[in-house]
Amino acid sequence: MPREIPKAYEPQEIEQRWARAWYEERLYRADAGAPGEVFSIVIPPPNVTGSLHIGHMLDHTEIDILVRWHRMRGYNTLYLPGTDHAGISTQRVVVRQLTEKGIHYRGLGRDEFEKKVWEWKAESGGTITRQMIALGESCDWTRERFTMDPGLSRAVREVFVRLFEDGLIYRGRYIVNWCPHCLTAISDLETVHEQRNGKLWYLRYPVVGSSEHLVVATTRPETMLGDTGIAVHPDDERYTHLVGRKVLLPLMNREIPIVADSFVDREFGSGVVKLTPAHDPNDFEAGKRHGLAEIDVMTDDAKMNAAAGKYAGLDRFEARKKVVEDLTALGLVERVADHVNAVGTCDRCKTDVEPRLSMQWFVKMKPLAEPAVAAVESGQIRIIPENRRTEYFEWMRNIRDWCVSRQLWWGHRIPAWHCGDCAEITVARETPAECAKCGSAKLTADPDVLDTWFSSALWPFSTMGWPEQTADLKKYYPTSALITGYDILFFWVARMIMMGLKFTGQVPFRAVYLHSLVRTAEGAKMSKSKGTGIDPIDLNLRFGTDAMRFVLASMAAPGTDIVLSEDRILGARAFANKIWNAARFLLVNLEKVEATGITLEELAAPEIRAAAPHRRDGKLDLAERWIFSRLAATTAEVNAALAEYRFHEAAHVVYHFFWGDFCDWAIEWVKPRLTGADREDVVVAWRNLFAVFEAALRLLHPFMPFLTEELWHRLPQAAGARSISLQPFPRARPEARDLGAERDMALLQEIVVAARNARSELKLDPRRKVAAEVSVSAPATRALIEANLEPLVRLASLASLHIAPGEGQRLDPAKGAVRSSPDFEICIPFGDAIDSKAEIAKLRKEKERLARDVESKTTRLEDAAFRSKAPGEVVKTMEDTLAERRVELQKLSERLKQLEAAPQE
RNA sequence: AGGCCCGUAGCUCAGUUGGUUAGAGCGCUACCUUGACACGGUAGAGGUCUGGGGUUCGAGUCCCCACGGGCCUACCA
Repeated sequence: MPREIPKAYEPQEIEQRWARAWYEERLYRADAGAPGEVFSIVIPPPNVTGSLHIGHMLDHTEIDILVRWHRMRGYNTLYLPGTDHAGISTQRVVVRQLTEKGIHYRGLGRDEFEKKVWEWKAESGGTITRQMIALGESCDWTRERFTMDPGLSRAVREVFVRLFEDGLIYRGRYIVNWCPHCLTAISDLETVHEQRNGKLWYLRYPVVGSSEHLVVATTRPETMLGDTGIAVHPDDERYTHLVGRKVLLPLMNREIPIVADSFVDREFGSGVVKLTPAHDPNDFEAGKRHGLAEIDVMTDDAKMNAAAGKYAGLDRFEARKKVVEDLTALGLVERVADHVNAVGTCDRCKTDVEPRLSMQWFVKMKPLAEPAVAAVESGQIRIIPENRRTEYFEWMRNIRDWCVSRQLWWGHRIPAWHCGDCAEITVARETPAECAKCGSAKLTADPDVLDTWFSSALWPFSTMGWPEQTADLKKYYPTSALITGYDILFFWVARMIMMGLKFTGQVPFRAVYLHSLVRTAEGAKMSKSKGTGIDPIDLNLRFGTDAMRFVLASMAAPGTDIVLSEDRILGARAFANKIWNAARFLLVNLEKVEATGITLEELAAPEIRAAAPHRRDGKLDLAERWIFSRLAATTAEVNAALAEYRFHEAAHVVYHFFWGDFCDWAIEWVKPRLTGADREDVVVAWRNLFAVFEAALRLLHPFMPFLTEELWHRLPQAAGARSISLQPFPRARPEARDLGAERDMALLQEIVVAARNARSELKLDPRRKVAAEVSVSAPATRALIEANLEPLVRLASLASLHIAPGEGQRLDPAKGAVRSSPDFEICIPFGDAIDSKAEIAKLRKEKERLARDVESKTTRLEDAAFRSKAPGEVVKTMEDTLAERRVELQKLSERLKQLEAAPQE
């Protein structure tokens, strides 16, 4: 490794180099035969047509942090990547491509089209996986899966057939959500409801054999062409006399019955509902109850068909206009009101969904949902954050059957064959030669494919080779956790749980962590179509992937959405740069040491680092005891935070340790020793510093893999050392905790800060070193200061620090600015210009604050109820604190009095 | 309609079981180009936790109400 190290961290080249190396060396290949406790995660499969967006970046950052953390802690770790085949999206992409070449896909035929899709996949379907590789995600790329792979396809067929055999799959004519643009049925979940300002038309239908009219209210007048009845509430006295009679459907001149049905809301509109069983789910149900005809008045692309009479050929929205016009001309529109309603739109293409009667395949969900509810209730699966459980239960308990057939050419073909002779359906794992019922060979394969999510639901086990009992399945299933966005809870989390339980008898994962959404600076949901999405690749290039990972992790508080701003990213980039420069400090200073004949290998070889902390004459310097203690504490905190998916907390403690403890204090404290004259001390100081630094890199590695890998390799390593990611995570060594050292160090830091503060208030020239005086309240503090005089003087920019004799001595506020604590007082002598006014103002403010605090505590402690009811510990703490504060207040008041009495300048 | 979440420093957000003087990052102010780092250093200003009521010895934290914002589910035409 080159000793030259640039002044600022430039991530681009470094990230590229390591990403490639990790991938090419297959560094993260899992070994199902290896021992060890297992940690496994399957990626929530991204859409194969997609490219990485900021939501993936967050998701994958969290996954990769957990994966790297576990791997370093010795778990047998698997992170399995892959993509799903995204039926509708992919078909659309390829159809468009063909159209651009002047080819109509229907003309190609199904087989030929499928070939084209595979060609497209080979060429362009790898965007997101390439991006993941570039991001350095520690996946096992040898196990990459795709939902249309032969193995996974086999799992899909197996599941379909078994569900069918268990009576959980049926086929029938029902109202489904139909997308007239994608030309397929879609499920309820793929139908997104949107609030619209629409109209409510009140239409007059003449009652046959009477001069009366019945007024119906509708939001979709064009569907009246398919009306086959109208309904009123059975108890609605306004209309009881008309039940059983007929109305003459205007425009169509069709007589349709008036029926009574309690589903009608008397309060809404006129209390009369037109019934269009082929275009509305409620009407469909009502139609069944009353034996009404089902007249489909539209084509599959939502134009009016022959059943719509003279409106045939019109688009549904044109037809609406025309129908209203014609009815108006006939005087049959009583009135029009504004009306807000929820319109279903296609999740993929945003076209208004048409509820449409058609023959589809469905999965019965209730029997699958029950065990899935139980698994979460019993805690076999943990959902984090917990409040999402409510949503899960709510949805699961009201679950509706799942329409799984799609009228597409790209996807898993439904394994069903229709007999040309007896019309029976044969469902089978392998293409049957003859009809299961009549033996006829006139079989036609069902044209439909399955919903993409059907295969996604099997992902946790289909990727591991199920239905074979493979070594992977035995070792890595159930997986440890599923990390995904809360918006996807029902799409696959719930379905994976149902399918996992049904087909493996086990939960698919032991925990579900649902992270938040990344929002724009305005707090809006990012949207590709609105152009408000952030391209993470672009940000990674500009600021570094590590910085992006870190900022996402540090903002990823469970249950809170992330508002990403450039300022925050800059902060993370600065952190990366800080670490880089800490390394730079070590490496450039080392040259000076090497000049004396000490080698880097002697100071920082792996076995040397492993033997830390190193002692001098059996003793360890206070600052060293302290930093090793902080390291152990920080490690414990990181472990605890990550175990609970508290990424933001983990990121925060690492940040504070590295910057606040290590850079600000540990390095500063030790500086002179590193180039001192005492050879043995130099060696010990360096060894300890390197040991802490290297451990800190490992601590940080899950969050910032590239930077830490690069710096780790710049340290001397054993021959053949491959990667920091394969090194053990720091241990939380309780024996390294040294509360005494932490307390002592805190006291010394307090002295330094007090001195700096006094200097700053006095507006002393920062370069001017002054002789300061300190007094102590206890002999131990004196010893502590004496033992650490050099760093104290240096870090507080003093010329000297004189320790006043005895204990509890008050320093003279006339001589300089005095700062105090219960343990010490320090006096920084006034400079040439004495600004006693500022000093007085400062002290007054401080006094007020203290006085307020003393007063409130006094009141609390005088309260008999508090003393009797609060825990003794709390009372005791408050008493101690109050005593200290009183002394402080007393000191402060005296100082203030003296200053105020002195002549003002 | 039902359910969930949020409202804490100028901004974006932490604050696990209620318990000392409520934290961070960025921004801001002053000073510092000190030989790791100006993507830096040092010091500092700045919130009484949306409002009201309640429980409690004690509430940012628990309960109720109001206001403001967001999200999800739902077949009211």
